[in-house]
Amino acid sequence: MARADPAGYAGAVLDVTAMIPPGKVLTYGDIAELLACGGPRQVGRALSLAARDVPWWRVLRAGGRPAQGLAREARSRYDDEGTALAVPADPVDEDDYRVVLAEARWWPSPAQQDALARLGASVSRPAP
DNA sequence: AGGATGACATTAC
DNA sequence: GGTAATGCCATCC
Repeated sequence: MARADPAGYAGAVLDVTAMIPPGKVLTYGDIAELLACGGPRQVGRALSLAARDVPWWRVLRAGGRPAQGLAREARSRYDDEGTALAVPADPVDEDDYRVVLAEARWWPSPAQQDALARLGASVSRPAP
């Protein structure tokens, strides 16, 4: 293997997602960058396999929009946490909204980055 | 072994 | 400013 254990990588992604503070969000690419392993699609897949006990709504795409189908459920969380939302003047649907990444994007502290980096390295190289 | 899929990113219009 | 098309990486059939 030496590439990445599915459960290990998923665990790392879930750990990052769980450490994101309320009102803040991260993109799939950012998590992949923090783990320094895999790509944005792998992060999304890991979250899809994750249980609902993790704040998956704090992880969204580069366009500032969560996964389709979960937008309605995620909107309640944003409203509850006070996340910066951008809603058009005439929304066609409840899912027609956007998160202001410029205001809601969160970046971990250097110590957090280091922890995440070695965590990603740990899962990327489970050691023989 | 090879091709298709997926909770995406980036670039171009 | 947002939408459309193309590419990337890893896993599953």
